[in-house]
Amino acid sequence: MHEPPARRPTSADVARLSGVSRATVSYVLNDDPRQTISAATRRRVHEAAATLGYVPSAAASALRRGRSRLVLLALDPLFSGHISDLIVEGTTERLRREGYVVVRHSHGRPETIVDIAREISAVAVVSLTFLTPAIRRSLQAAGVRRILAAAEVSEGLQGLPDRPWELPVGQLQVDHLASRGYDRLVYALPERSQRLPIAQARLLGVRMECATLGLDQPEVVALPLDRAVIARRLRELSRVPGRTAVCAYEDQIGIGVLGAMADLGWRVREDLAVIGCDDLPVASLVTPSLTTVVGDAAQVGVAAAEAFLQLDDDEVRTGWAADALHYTVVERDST
Amino acid sequence: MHEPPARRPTSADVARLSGVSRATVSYVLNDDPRQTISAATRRRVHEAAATLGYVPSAAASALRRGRSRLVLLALDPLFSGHISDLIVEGTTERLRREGYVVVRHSHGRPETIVDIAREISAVAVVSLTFLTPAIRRSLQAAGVRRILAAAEVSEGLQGLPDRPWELPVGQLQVDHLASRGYDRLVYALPERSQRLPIAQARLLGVRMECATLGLDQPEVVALPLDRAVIARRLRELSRVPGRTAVCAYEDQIGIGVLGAMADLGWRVREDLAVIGCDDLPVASLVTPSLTTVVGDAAQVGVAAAEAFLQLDDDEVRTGWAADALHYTVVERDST
DNA sequence: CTGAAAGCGCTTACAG
DNA sequence: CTGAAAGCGCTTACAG
Repeated sequence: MHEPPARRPTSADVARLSGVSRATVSYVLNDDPRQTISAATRRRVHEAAATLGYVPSAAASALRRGRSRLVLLALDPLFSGHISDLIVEGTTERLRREGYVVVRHSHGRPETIVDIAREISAVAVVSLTFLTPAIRRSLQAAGVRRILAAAEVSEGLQGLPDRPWELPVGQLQVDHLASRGYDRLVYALPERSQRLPIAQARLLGVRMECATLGLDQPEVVALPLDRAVIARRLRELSRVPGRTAVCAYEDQIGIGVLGAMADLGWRVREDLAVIGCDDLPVASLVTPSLTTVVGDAAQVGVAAAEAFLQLDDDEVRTGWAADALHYTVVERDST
Repeated sequence: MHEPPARRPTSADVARLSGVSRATVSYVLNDDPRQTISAATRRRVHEAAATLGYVPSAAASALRRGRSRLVLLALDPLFSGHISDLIVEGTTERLRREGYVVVRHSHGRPETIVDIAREISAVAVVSLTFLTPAIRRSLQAAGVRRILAAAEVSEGLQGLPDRPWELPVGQLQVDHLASRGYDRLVYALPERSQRLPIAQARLLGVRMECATLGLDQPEVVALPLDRAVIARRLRELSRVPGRTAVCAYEDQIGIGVLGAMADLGWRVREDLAVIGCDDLPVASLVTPSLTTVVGDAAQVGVAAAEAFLQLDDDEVRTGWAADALHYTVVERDST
């Protein structure tokens, strides 16, 4: 049993104990391919390192190398926990195999990305959030060498950025409903949610597909996660009943609509059909079960990693997300 | 508009442009209270830094200071997304006010905590995962100065670590059900879940409370998130119907039980009552709505932060979590 | 109030 | 194959 040293051991300690120079220690421990070191020496170094419990200082090696191995994965706080976990896992696993270490961050204001990136000396940022040019510049000033962002928005831009990768959600919802004979649509946005921009992008997809198919544009309603309030709003709708369906921008609201319908005594499908998005685990468990649209989140994570690996130093890439997502409809009892 | 410099500016560049020494730049930028610097000088330094887009190198300052400002928050992957987000937010917000930067990590094997802590040069680790003595020692060898862990488990320990903070969940479930007249209990564990240890700690709470109240011990069943399978398992139960209730270890399984009951044509409460845990947003939206137990997750996050702030350098604290959690029952239609 | 200088721990040309 | 030495960018006694 070795007593923990008062001071953290350095490569000099390892060199001393193994009887070689610090350079050799570094060569051995980093497996430098340009050096040929005898097996005996390697073993001595490894043994000394193990004996001392030597752990290289990441700060020192980042300082000397001029870069770290850290990739900051900045997630839109709009991504829900379930989906976001799948994305993080996909990216982390893929990049780990290339020797990177991935750290997640998903706090409120995008400016905090800069603080974190700087503090951890991130060599790269993969963002599933929008970056403004100002934030991108700050990141580069903070030494981030590669940046991959879902999209970049000009500060001056009026209105909503389009999130083109969300459009297929709305399109698939409409296609599915139309094929089941529902041609009068209600679109359920969230009430007071940070995720409103996502919901509106999906709504845009719905609008586009209604136009394509020659359907009337949807009636739009904002719903909280409160079944009493949802019931009240449903009663005020002008389009119910009759071949009518609610497109919920995500499953929880869809489940809320189903709950409110139960309270109102409305029949599912006959009075109102419902489709959600995300395929939360509970979507299949509720009664009636919820038809929904699901994207391959883990695939998004991997796609982010792949796009990142293509990047050269000091390269910024934007708008990769559009091609990465593939959605499908999961048909259940609510449609 | 300034062209981005080919090279990242350093404090020497700022010193040159503002006509002072690098020491003065450091004093000004770090607001060193032991120095008195004229307002004019301060302004010149700040202006030069802004002009150059100077961002201090975190690697260099960590190397020189011997420590970073980074706290690694290691979360048990067992924490679900929703709960874990609340915890992270609580901790991050509290520690940010003290000048720390909090980064989350929640990958599978606890050993990866060491890799991340080392790579980001974390000054501290706050863990909601169990730490083994070996991992704790590795963290300290990697330069982590403060460690706060929910609990520490010896490698040699047989059986499950008790997670004492989970016990009240089971106790509250039983208390609530008993007070409603349900005295025959079924405990629903997850089938094939990483979260099984949590479920078993909650089950232990149920067992203890049953003993305290003089109830029969629960019948235990493992359920997947698949309503057909759940229905099959429910039919095989020996204790249904009659003043019987299912304690689900968490809400999703509870919702699955309700779904399976609908498929079986069983009446809620009369044939079987259900209580969950976590109070997921959908728990109130499903039909029938799900009674559940909820802990104050944000408070856990804050409690972790507070406990951390009490720590001295090179101090390790374990077992703080037990007192931090407060649970309550949210009563709905399923009981 | 300011500046010259040391040193944090590492990596890597370069000279043997 | 190995080692002496420079230097990454910062902070901080210390001497003015």
